Amino acid sequence: MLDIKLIREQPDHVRERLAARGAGDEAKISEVLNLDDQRRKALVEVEQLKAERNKVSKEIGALMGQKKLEEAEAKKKQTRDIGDRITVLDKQVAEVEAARDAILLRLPNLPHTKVALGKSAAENPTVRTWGNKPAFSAKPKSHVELCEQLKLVDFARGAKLSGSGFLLYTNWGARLERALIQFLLDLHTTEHGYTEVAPPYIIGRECMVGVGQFPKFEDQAYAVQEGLDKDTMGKLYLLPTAEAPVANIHRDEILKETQLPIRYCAYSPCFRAEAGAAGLGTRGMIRVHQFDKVELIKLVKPEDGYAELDKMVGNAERVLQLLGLHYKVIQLCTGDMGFASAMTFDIEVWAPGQDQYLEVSSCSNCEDFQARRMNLRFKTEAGENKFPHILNGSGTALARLFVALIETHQQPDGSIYIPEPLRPYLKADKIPA
RNA sequence: GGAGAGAUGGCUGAGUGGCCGAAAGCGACGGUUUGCUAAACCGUUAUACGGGUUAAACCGUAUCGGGGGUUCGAAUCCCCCUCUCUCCGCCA
Repeated sequence: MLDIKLIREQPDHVRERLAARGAGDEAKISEVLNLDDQRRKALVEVEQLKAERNKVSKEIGALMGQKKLEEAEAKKKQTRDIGDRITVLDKQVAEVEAARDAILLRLPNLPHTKVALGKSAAENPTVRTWGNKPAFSAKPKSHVELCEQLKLVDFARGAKLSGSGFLLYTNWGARLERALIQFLLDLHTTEHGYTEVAPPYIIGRECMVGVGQFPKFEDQAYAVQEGLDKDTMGKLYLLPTAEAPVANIHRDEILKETQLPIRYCAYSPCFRAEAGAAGLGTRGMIRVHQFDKVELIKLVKPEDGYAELDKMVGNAERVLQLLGLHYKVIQLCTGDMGFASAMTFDIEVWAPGQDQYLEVSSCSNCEDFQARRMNLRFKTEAGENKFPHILNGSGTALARLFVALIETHQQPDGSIYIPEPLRPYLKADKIPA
């Protein structure tokens, strides 16, 4: 959520930054200002009335104590009217405030001024690349072909169980998935300084609002109903990413400055309705309704936000380096960034069988946008309460990593080469043909 | 799912209609004393919103799990919800 004070004090700056996203949100600022102005005017009035009522009520108390009952009764009558007007004005304030906040909750974060201007993914600048596209003597196979030949994933039966977009990993496929999860968690906890947490997979609505998924993207989530009780709908959701629960761990808290930075990593499956992505577009594992992911979350002091973002990107890159996978890091331009983010770097790994790069990580600094929504603050040494920067990044998404790994390391004999760092986890140096 | 108990400031815990934004203790912070440490003593110690100010000072409003009600006035009375604990049932 944007700071209402910032909107009040620098409306043109806010409009300009929103306009950079190219979604037309800057048009809503006038209405926010108008509602905010109405709210404050009504608030001043109602607070004056309340002050008056409090004053008279105290006098009544004093009179009652002195047994001057008649005078007390007279004053009671006087304040009854004030009470009625307060009720009306209170309601008015609440309504205007709700209207204002409904807009504020749907306004995206302001892009950092250093983010490249652009309209779409086509304008995302590449920051760097690592490694090279591997050479193959024959045309490399797609992961779909490899999975079927090596029986790593049973696509047909996955769909039988849960519909299209759901995967049934089998045998070496299941073991590889599990090995990757373990490898990633160990890497981030033992080498990158993250504290592992294991969050619930079904999460409350507030978590979704806190990270900015809701209210704007409610159509993308799987909602959960408890048994046959339809009243429970709208309360719990399958998590779309571990970011949602983990970033909310300290919601409504005031942390001590010395607690920062907090760095969490978490494995979770991720559930995405992908509404509007008809047929998911791609065959195989690239766009599915459920996938595994190891997520990185940081809560840091504002002045450390961007240094920590760079480190986080580096932590995700390390995964691909250890697995010997070629990738590039791109910065998302203003028009391509996510709702809550002020700056985002994506890591795209090369998938030879697809002849394309796949997004396996997206690292963002949301600055204080999410902290504000979830009322998460820290107290500085000077005793001031401030909102921390909240960062999230994939470290990394699994299904696509799986794809890149088997497509990159497929061997002429039909087996899959397993990179050294992963072998202790899979307890094998290759997946046999 | 059934029965009961509870939720108060950083923590413990008092408070059953006005003198309560809230006793007391602990902790923390500042100071005095002190060879050092400890102890003792004094003081300070929530948050948000709004007004005000160059900025402060200052003023007001709200907040005792959340929401609603009664009342001139609610931490306190009534209703609903959430969560925690204990016992029973069921269960991986």
